[in-house]
Amino acid sequence: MLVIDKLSRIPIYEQIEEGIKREIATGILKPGDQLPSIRELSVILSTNPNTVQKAIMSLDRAGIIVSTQGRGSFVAKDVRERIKDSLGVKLDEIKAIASSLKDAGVDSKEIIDAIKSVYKSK
Amino acid sequence: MLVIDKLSRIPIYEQIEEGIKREIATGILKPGDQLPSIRELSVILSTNPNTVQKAIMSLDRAGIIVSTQGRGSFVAKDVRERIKDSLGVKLDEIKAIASSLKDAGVDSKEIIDAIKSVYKSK
Amino acid sequence: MLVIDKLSRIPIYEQIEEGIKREIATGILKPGDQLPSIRELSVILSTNPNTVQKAIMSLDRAGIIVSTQGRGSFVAKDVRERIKDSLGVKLDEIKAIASSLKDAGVDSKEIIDAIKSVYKSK
Amino acid sequence: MLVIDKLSRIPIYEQIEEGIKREIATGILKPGDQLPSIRELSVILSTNPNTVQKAIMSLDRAGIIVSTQGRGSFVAKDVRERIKDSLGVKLDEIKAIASSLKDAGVDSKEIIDAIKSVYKSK
DNA sequence: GTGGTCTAGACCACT
DNA sequence: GTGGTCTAGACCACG
Repeated sequence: MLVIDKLSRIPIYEQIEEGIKREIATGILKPGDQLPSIRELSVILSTNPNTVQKAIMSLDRAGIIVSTQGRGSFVAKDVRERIKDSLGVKLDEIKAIASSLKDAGVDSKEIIDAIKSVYKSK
Repeated sequence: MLVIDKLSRIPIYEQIEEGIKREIATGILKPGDQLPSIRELSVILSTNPNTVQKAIMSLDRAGIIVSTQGRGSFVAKDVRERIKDSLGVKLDEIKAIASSLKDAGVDSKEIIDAIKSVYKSK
Repeated sequence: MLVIDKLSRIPIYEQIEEGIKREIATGILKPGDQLPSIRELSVILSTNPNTVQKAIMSLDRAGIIVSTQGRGSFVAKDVRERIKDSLGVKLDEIKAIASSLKDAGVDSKEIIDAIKSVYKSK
Repeated sequence: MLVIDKLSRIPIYEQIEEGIKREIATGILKPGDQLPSIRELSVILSTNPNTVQKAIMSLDRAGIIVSTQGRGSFVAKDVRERIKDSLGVKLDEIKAIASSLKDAGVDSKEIIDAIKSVYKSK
């Protein structure tokens, strides 16, 4: 399910992070599950191992996974909490964009409709 | 009103673009108004003239201002249309973030409340 | 009939030169006719006198008009020849553009049709 | 094949843009092909890397190539469409010149012959 | 190694 | 004085 868009302007390592978080959020990966090795992932995603490692390191630092030399990477036990933590940032991003749209004279209804459309779809 | 954060990860030239768009959106700058010269702006913002010019060039290509050698830069006449055009992109950004929040199990109400809070504040 | 487009990327002084050449070509100005003074022209076109003077100087150097201190500017007698001279340049420009269109795989018919459309209109 | 004339009044970065477009149009570069790096190009053309980057950036914005940090620049997939788009402008240029030649009393045949000569050569 | 951003300073064309 | 182009050289993010 983990798909990378190499043409996107979003860094590949961020796409990998997001992809793994998404798999955890949707329950495909559960706390305690082992992730594929960096080498395996790099083959699956056909990217540079360095890039995968950067994503793994970042998730480890965020406490979402636990990665240890020689043993591999596992989804953390208290991962739900951790993922919630990273949501505050995203809400702030939305607020910032909404703020500039507000200045530009866009009605709040338009934005809310856009969000509702996302939630309705499927 | 135009403030630049040199430490932000958003490129300075983009901040300048956003700032000018904002001044147009809020009516501080009106169609036909002349902008300060690139050199003046570079002094005001204490950045390099090249950086300012990059922003000016970009706004010119977007049709938001008209910049001509030896004459200066002016806010375009049909600027409202142009700025509206650039909003579609931002709505898409919000949708993308909302989509990942949805996957993470966040209720749409939380996002909508965040937006309402932005619009309420003053 | 002489109209200046201040928003065009073509230099104003070139637009003035072209405009005067056009008035001569279409017979509005005939050999020996006196042109309005630089000051008058600058008022009519609402441009800087320096800009008008640059155009006048250029036409004088090309032999299309004769401009003398204190007496004003007059359309040259052998002006037809001179204007013909300046056409070679334009044909070369068309050739250059046509050449790149050719490389891009555009059929010659398309270009020829475009030219015919110009000549048909009125 | 990519030659730059530093003495031309056409900006170097535009010459580079045109050169790359031409290589795509003539099939030397095909969709998906990787371009030489900015640094390589700057050496080949003996210009400053910034100048090359300006051209690359412009082609990227036009959707003709896709340029990404750390990955390099690639010819876009739907590049034929994009290049066709940029041809409309050139036809307009030809029309504008033809219009002034028409006013100057030049017969349409002369222009058409010039174009035919371009298409015949080679 | 790749592209992206920024600074500094120069020269040119145009008004 | 205005914007436009170019060079030189630096630093950063990404792979």
